[in-house]
Amino acid sequence: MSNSDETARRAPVPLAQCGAALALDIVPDRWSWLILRQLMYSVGRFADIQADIGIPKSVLAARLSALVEHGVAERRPYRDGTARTRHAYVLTRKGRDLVPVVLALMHWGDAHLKGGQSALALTDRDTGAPVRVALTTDDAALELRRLSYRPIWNEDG
Amino acid sequence: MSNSDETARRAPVPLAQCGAALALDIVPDRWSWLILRQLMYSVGRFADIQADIGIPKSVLAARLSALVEHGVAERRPYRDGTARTRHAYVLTRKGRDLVPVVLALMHWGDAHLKGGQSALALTDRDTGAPVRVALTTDDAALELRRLSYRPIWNEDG
DNA sequence: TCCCTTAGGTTCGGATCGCAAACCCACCTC
DNA sequence: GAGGTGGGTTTGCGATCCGAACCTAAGGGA
Repeated sequence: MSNSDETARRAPVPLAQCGAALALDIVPDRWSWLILRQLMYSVGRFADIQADIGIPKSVLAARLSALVEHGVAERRPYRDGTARTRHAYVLTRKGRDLVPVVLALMHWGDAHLKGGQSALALTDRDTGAPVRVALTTDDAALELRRLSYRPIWNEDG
Repeated sequence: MSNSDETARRAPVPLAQCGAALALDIVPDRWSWLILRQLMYSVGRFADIQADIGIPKSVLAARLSALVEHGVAERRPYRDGTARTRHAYVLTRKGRDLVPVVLALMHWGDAHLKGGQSALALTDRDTGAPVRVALTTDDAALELRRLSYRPIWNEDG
């Protein structure tokens, strides 16, 4: 990003009006992002999230209730066959709209920390074309519901 | 994101191979993201970053050296006219590639926490068309250097 | 009926981290 | 050589995070 390439003394937008700064009050730390990642993959049960990312229970409980509080996720009762009622956390619309941010972060990590080796292929559900999160014009943007993903198997797993 | 809309028990990609998880080791907290925001805007001097986002000096020093350590930013001596040599932190290529992530986060915050009121207009430097960070096919993605921004003035600033 | 199991948390010290304020020092100007 | 300024480091304390232990409500079985 460059308007003039010189050193600026102040950001053009004050922090209090910056969407990114406000967003960081809702997803402030590593654990929150990792929880979002799990919810993105529809891993919504408390114990499953915990097992997958190794978060302490007390922290998970606190983060999940904050995400619910902020309207990013909701706690939904659900039944799997004959078993008793269970609960799963699922993303709301607001939460689903955060998915591109997670994918952008993943793309960066794959490109710069894994030598370009992605572990997940993203495609357009309708056309099968590969997609990613990038700078684009409005008319070339795909709706989230057209996104499909498939894990890529590689040897060091 | 949905492949099947049922509840999954595990993420399709283990954490150790997830680019997002690796990225979160480099940008783990709120302050790191806010510092990146400043660097994105070319606000690179220690005291300026500190004044703009209100971060404690000790934390800023620690975060900046971590970002340099990870190759996201570099410390560059620079001269402004007759004054003594100063230092500014500037994004490396690796760091510039994180800009879309910050913009995606900003977009989400503007849309969901500010009622759609953006404080920054992003345009294609070549065509003037409005741009944003979104899901798209590779061929419709714009290179970062084509990005231009302009702050939007609004009444509650 | 009473007990056992499991999901989904809550509570509790101890270790770590963040914060503000004080201090430091090299460089530059007067 | 006295003072100012940029760019930090140190210090002490309060807030968070952590792992382990504990708790509770809902089924199921004897």
